Amino acid sequence: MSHQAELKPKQNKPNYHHGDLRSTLLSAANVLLKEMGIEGLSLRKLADKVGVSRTAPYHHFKDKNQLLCAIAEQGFVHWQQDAEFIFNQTELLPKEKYRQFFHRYISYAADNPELYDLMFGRTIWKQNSATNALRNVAYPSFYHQVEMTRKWQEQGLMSRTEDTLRLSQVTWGTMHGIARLLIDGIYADRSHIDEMCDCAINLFTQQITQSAK
Amino acid sequence: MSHQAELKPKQNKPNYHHGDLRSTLLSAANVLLKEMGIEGLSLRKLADKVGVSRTAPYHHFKDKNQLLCAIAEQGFVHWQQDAEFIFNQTELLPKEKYRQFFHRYISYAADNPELYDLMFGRTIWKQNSATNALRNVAYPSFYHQVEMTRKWQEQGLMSRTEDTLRLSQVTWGTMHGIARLLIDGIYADRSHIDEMCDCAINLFTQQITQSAK
DNA sequence: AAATTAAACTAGACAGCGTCAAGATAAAAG
DNA sequence: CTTTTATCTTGACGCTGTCTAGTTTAATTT
Repeated sequence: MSHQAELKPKQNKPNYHHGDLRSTLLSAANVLLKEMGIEGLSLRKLADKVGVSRTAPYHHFKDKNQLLCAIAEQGFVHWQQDAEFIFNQTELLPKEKYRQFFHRYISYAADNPELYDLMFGRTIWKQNSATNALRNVAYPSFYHQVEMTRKWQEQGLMSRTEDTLRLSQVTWGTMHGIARLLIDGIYADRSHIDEMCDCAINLFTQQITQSAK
Repeated sequence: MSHQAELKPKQNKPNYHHGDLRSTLLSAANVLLKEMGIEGLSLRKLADKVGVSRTAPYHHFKDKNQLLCAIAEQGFVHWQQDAEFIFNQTELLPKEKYRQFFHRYISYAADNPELYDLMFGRTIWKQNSATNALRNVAYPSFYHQVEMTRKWQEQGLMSRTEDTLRLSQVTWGTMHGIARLLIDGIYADRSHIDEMCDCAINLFTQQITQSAK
């Protein structure tokens, strides 16, 4: 056995110990999720695609739920980056900023329907199965929406008479509802999404009497 | 064999031919759906609960999808009845009518989360697997919402400047979004649902200058 | 440097799922 | 009474998540 050591040198992909399996699984899972959806994404197909045994993923994710949470986690990070980019544009008027935010939210969902389903769907949240790591990125994302709503009220963009939390829940609910009707195949026609968004924005915003910075 | 015919008379539940299996399956499926959700509802458990073999249901529903469509169908009929009862109340002001409609919609979803998920979720609509019977009750329900929106605009309850179809999509989207956030476990606290609904209603309706009939 | 521990990976097995094929039973139609 | 048709059953297949036990390699300790 010992003299054959040179016959099994390091290949590009070392045979037994993968060395980078966790991240390899994660990126492959993202592809599989996009192609097959949450139900279609199976650990066995995933292992097969990566080239390891069926149970190998279990050494990096306790079960399917933990894998899904890890994927959702990445989704929140990416979305957070998108949102911050919009909010950090200094030259835009408040209303135009809100407009971009609203449209970007719907686009993110439409472009990544299965990922959005994972981030904001019942699979994770209904069973209360979110990992701490996921909660740590998701909850701040929820609160951020409330803070932004408060700011929009102060800027006179939105009604000051409505309770901030309720207003935030309703405006988010609207975006979420439109997104879901889209990705769940009920609003099959995508050619009027932009008009729908602008209609909602009109209803939620008011004329700014004296515009803030 | 022939002389033993009297030993196997009609029991309360005739042994081989059930006689009323389809409707028995449907009502048992409704219970199972409520208890276990769409994924948890399996044809095998259903057959077991009713007391027939695993494949017996396949003689009444081509596959699981057809069973789900039949359940959703009943859900639409019931919801339609609820909605019509509200609209037929003659003594109510338009705004109060709309208020009741909005609250009732959310209540229906909250009271029947799994059924709502079936009626308006991706399981059926995303895969375009709705039966004709289901479409025949679902589509009129969708269009009814548009017609009501047009009426509310004419009554001055809602903005006349917005396109009716877009306005209808946005207001329905909002109800749907709030409902989904609720039943999917993201809005865990149900004590403020009514306030959220009233907030949305405030945003969508305007003061009626001269109230219609 | 050798021995031990720990981490990573594999093979086998189990129960549950939807569903197809073939056969049994009973009611309805001729 | 015979034949057809609707209904129900048993058996099987491939898929799923996941548990247990064992193998291989790397890391750590001695």
